[in-house]
Amino acid sequence: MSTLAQNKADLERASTAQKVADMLRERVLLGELEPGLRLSEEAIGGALGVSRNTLREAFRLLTRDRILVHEHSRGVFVRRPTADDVRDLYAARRVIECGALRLWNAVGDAQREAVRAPVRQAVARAEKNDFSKTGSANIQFHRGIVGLAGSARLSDESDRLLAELMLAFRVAHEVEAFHQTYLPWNRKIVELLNDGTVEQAVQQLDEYFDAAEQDLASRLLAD
Amino acid sequence: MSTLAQNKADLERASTAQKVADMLRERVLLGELEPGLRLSEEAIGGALGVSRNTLREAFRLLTRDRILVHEHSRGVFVRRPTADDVRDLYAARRVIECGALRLWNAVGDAQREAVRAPVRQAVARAEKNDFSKTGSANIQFHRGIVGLAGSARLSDESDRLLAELMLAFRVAHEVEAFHQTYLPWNRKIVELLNDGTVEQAVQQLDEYFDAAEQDLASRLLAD
DNA sequence: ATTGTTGGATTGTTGAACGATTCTACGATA
DNA sequence: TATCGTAGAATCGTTCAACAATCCAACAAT
Repeated sequence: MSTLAQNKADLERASTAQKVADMLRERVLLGELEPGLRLSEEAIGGALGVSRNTLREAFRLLTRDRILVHEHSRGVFVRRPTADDVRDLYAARRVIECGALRLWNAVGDAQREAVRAPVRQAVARAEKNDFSKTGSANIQFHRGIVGLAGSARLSDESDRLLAELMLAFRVAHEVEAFHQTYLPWNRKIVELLNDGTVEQAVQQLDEYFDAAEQDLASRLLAD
Repeated sequence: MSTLAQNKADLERASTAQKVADMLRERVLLGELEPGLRLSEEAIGGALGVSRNTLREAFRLLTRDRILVHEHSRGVFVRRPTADDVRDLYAARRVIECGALRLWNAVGDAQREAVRAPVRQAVARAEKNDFSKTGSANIQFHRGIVGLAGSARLSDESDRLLAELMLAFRVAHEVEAFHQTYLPWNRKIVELLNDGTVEQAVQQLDEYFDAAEQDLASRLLAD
């Protein structure tokens, strides 16, 4: 934990714009700033004590992360994913995660453990009727899968997709209940992986995506 | 082509920062701005006639696209990919493109044609000893493959990976000669696809990546 | 109900300013 | 000679104020 590479990150302190962007991202993903909400430069900048220029830099960062959308001369808004967005999102996730999962037998055990552990924890908690962190456990599971590919770039993009999906859940008013539904699926996938039947696990993951996409898309259309 | 949705894109003309970013991106990818070069805010801003604030917004955009790297209080530089970057890049491409290619039988013929056409054109030109556009044909081939997934987000990320790879070629002094080498491979892949042996095509693509990565990484290490 | 019109509010962009950080060159010291 | 430290220049980070361009909401006219 105390390598020089670690310390380097501390030294390279974030710029103000970066810090503002991080804070806003958190606010949005926590649901304090609803999808569709317009973020006034003056209001936010005043509240945070940063200049308009710096704030605009932060907005650009979040726009590129698809957290915000930028409309020319109208301002920036918290992204409000549509059913079409959800389709696109899941098409991307399907390719990335199914592709990464197929590498199961080619990677080291540490990487495999990053897939198993979140499910194990979620199961343990669920048996005690503690569903507090099932959401983040589900996300960790999928992050673990993408991590099998061993590409930081792919993991970063996956994080962006996941964040955007968070917003879609928010729009569908399905933040808490959602993740719990799919724990059995994750469990089954890990079982199949441990059995060495990777292709079956991939197929299971694919079905998971089908179900999740259907569920979410239908809720968005009803909106 | 003349739908209202199309016109909308024209109306929403890019901001100055966006236009500056587009111009700089082109300059970098054309090789007019070498990897490693530092881009002075004052020099570039003065030459382009935009203010520092606007220019900095453009820099942020390109930084997020991994065209530039930003070092705190030191400025922005044209990205100079390392051998490690190349490994990461190909790990990502392998997952994305192999995953997308496996969807061959699930997509419409227009999408399949976007994969075949670039290879057909490149072959036709090569027979006339015209190697002028083999580079972009190769890129179009891979863009076509990613397009099979039907996700704009995935295609965008793929474009970023490809652009970054362009920079790596540039560092390796291998811009022109590179693409030609792999035309036979692309041809073979299309043949296998047309034969209906998708899995074999995927395997062939995987080997293509192996060879390309090896080639490029070794040239970068020698640098 | 639809279509101008008109202020008022907000964004887009600029230019200047100044503290903070980095770089460069030049000596000082061993 | 090589290393170290330091002053000064150059550049970045951030803020502020200003103004033009654009959008919006309310109202008037048809």
